[in-house]
Amino acid sequence: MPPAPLADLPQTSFAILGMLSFEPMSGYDLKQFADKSISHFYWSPAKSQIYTELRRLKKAGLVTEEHIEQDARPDKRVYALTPEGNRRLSEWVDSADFEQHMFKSNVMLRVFFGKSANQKSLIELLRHNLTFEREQLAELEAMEQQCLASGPNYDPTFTLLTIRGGIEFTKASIRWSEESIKSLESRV
Amino acid sequence: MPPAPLADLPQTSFAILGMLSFEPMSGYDLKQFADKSISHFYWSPAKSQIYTELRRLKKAGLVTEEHIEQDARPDKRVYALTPEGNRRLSEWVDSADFEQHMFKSNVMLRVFFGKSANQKSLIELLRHNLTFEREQLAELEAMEQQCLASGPNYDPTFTLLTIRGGIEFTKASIRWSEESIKSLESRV
DNA sequence: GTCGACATGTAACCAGTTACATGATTAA
DNA sequence: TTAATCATGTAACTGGTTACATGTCGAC
Repeated sequence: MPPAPLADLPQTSFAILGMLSFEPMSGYDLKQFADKSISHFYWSPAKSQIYTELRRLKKAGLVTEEHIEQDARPDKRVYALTPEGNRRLSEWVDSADFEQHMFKSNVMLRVFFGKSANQKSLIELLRHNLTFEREQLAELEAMEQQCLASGPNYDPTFTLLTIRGGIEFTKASIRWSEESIKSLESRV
Repeated sequence: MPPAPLADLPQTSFAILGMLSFEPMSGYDLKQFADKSISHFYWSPAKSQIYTELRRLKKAGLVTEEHIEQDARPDKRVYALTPEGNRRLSEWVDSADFEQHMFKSNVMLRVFFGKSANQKSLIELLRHNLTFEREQLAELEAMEQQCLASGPNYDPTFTLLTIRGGIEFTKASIRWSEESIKSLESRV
């Protein structure tokens, strides 16, 4: 008898399994965690979706749910990976299929249609982008330092790699904005 | 009497209006065009969505539809911007609201969960990414040259800006992959 | 005679969002 | 007393995808 048919899960499920591999968490915790980590290079699901996803994972036997009563706070449900959940996670990370990243820039789209734009507001838009990205960069660099300063109890290797990825991309965006502003300003 | 309530359109509508601002096109043409242009920094809609979107735009009075009979080919419907469509497009490009780009990397997500991975396959994944991005870079650089070589009948400014954006981001991805591979290989 | 380009569309589906709903505790 | 944090969920909606459906022409 073959094992129950393993419906293949959407990426989001794996993102959640992955986060739970660090430590058991509630839906609420997962949302906080996602906002601070994977949102920087992936995306952060709406909380309603997290709860939905957790029910699905539980039903599929990939996580367990533990009801925890608290008195100073609302009760919570803490989810943890099952051995099968752990296996599925590794399998996914290890899998050979490669998926291209997706990059969707509203700013670039508007620049592409720059012919239909007022040049001044287009430059404004790019300046805005530049400011934003510089803040982003500062944030990421702070995260990097924090990561480097972390104790010996946890291995920062992978977190560091993703932070550095974020830094590279943010710098690229900064360079692009600067160049584009220059280019548009020098136009007649 | 106020003008008809202007339901605010999704981004995709503006992408289509923008493409039509270059020249009137059919749904089929739009798909080809999107694949070659905005897919590089935004995304390319499924054809079924383009046809749906065109109906919406027509209903909203932002494009006109012209039925063209062909004998060697199936008939087609060619869409063109109305003055109102053109106005809405400019308004959107010029608008002051800034939207952050979205970057969603499956590779980075998997690297982030690298603890759960076989180190070898993780490195494989990064190598794969590297190869892919190098091809991407070559393609973009070819596009850049082509753009620079274009005749005086059309202004390549904005297209060039987006291509150069693509080049910056792709280079960032290449640097990141190289660094990450090195970093993982040098681990014990 | 088969494949790819041309050309448009429908149907079924699902991923994901926002808004709504509830309610306790604690700090300003 | 007002707002933020903790905590979980439902309902309504839409954006977008894949698969299916149809049919001609020209090139190999």
